[in-house]
Amino acid sequence: MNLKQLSQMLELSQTTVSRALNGYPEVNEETRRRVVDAAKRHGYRPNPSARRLATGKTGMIGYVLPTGAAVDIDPHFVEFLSGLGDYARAHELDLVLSPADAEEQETTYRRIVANKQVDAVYVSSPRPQDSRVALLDTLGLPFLVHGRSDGFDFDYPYLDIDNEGAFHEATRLMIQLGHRRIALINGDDRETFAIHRERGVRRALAGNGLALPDDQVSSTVMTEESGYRAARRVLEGSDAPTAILCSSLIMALGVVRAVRELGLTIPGDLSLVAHDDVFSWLKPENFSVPLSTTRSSIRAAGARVAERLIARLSGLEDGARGEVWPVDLVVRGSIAGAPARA
Amino acid sequence: MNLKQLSQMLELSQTTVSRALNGYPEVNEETRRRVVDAAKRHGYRPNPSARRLATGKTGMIGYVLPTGAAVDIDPHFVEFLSGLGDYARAHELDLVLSPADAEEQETTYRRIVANKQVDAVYVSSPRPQDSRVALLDTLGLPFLVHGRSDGFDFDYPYLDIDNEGAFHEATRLMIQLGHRRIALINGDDRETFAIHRERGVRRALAGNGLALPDDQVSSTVMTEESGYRAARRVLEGSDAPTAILCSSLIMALGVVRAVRELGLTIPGDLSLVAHDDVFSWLKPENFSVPLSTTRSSIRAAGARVAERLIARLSGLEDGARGEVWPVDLVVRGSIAGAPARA
DNA sequence: ACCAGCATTCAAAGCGCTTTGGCTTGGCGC
DNA sequence: GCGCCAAGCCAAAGCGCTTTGAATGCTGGT
Repeated sequence: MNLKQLSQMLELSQTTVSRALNGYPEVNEETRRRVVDAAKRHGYRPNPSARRLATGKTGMIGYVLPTGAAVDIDPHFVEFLSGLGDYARAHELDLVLSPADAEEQETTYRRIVANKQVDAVYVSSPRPQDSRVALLDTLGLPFLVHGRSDGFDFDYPYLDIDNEGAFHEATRLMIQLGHRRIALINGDDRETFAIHRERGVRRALAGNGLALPDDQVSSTVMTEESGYRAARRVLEGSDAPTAILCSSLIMALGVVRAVRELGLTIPGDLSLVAHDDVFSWLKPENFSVPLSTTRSSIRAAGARVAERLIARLSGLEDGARGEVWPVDLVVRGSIAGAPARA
Repeated sequence: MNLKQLSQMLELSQTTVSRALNGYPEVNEETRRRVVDAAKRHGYRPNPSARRLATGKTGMIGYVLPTGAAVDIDPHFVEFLSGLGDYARAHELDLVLSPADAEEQETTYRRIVANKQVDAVYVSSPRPQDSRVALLDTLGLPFLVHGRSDGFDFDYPYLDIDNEGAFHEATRLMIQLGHRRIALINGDDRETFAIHRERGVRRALAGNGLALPDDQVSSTVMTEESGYRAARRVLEGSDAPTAILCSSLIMALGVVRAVRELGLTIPGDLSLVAHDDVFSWLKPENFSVPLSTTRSSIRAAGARVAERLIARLSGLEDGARGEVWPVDLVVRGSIAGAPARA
């Protein structure tokens, strides 16, 4: 059933039927009712391809997926997606994943825009002065950043968590517990979140006359293995830390393994705090010693991103509002007062 | 630049230009060259929306994403996606994720078909007689199943790994090492892969006059926590197993935790084998005791699914070919001969 | 009685591509 | 010299929707 048939059936023009269905005001309410009613009865659904050609609107949001043999999609992505999908579902909003060479995403963004493939996109894992943000800004495609990209002289809409605040707070707690030598096992420091976390740590330390020596911070891809390596390195160093802050639960697994191998104990010899994005398949309370965490549901963020994106598309949100979520600090068994200096 | 402009520029009809570009035979080779050349020079790209309306082809493949507050997307999904995306990228093929209520996916599939939103879909985590497979078959939308759905009287195309063979082999090895009491910590046994794995274990045991008591198998969602719980349960039982087969690395983490808590050792008291889908962020060789695994890259499967889907769309593959990959059995330190009976 | 103005409705023109059905050629066989 | 056929091109008709510009019928003001 298409518009033509429906309009003939109602003995109305396609114009009127189309307008009635799309809520235009210049249609008699009585007529509108008839139309809406008939449409429902006959299960009429406007053909999206046709609508798309006519309007340029697709009813889809996009995401450029960085790929490549050496590129691993972050497992956080899937959790984010759960939230996004969960919200988008209610709006029959689909998500288009456009795979792109991780090193050359610009072409893909341009293609998406030129082809009008989506109404908006979201961007994740941004870096300072992220080229994607700049590009999207000039291309004029509506977008929302999950995270933040510092260093622009224009505003853009984003949703981020207070990474700096979270790590500042966690560090402050460590200091109050008497820790003086604190190490940071962070994510890739080309990304903003890692930079913010490090900044939070440094600020808290500086506020207490302490510093974060370069050899006490590691910034790498967030795998179990790199967590392990970083932990071994600092713990076997001459001035081993008594507390470690860690950017992910997965890395924390590696840290725990290193600690165990070295015959140390948590929290006796080492206090450990990690950031928890909230996975159902790995929970901090289930670590051999329950892990203290800075916690923020990345899934909730996904849902919120979908919500805001939809709001933008329907004109309910405009401007370039940045939204920053506070982060919980959840204390569990993995932290304790600093051990007496050996 | 659109077709009309391009054809005027070339002083040819739109028909001819269109045909030249799409490789139709009734065009003079000389003319075709001119056209192709001009198109490239002016960067002409056919408008996908228009083409889509005219042909019904979208150049996209779809995936119905089950969502819901209680639904967790499997972290395996992201790894699969890496492979899929990596392959699809070269073909400028996008992936459309249509979120659906996990309990009510049929509506979404129907919508996708009615709206001609994608050219094909893939289905994952199939169950026996999976309703999605039956539905797609009747709807006539090209599809490919990642995994298998047993119990149909018709054939359909799929790509699966030899789950039964893998677990059969692993079990056989355990038996040869003298193990007699073997437990299985499996995934949700409503899904085919879990059923096949259990079958593999039972077959190997039966082949040696052994059995798999019901209380030695657990079939749950694959989280660290459920791995832990299942392991505690069997290990604290009256007839504790000396070997455990586990369906995922993440569950294996929980198993290892349970073993440690109980003061047991691997492989001294317990041999452990787990299935490894190959993640970059958690590797079996990095377990405190390197984990023996049945290994199959889910990422490679993603790439292959993309490859086959593309082949089907371009008519290079037809029929309902099922493809089953063998699984590696990788022996590491976590297995040993069965301990002398206590 | 006449006209501006509003509320409704409509025919037709896109949107940019593919595809059907025909219309020229020029070369060939006879 | 004529008919036929294949090669090569084209005009125009979709695909199914939105939107422009215009027409119609009424109402109220003068």
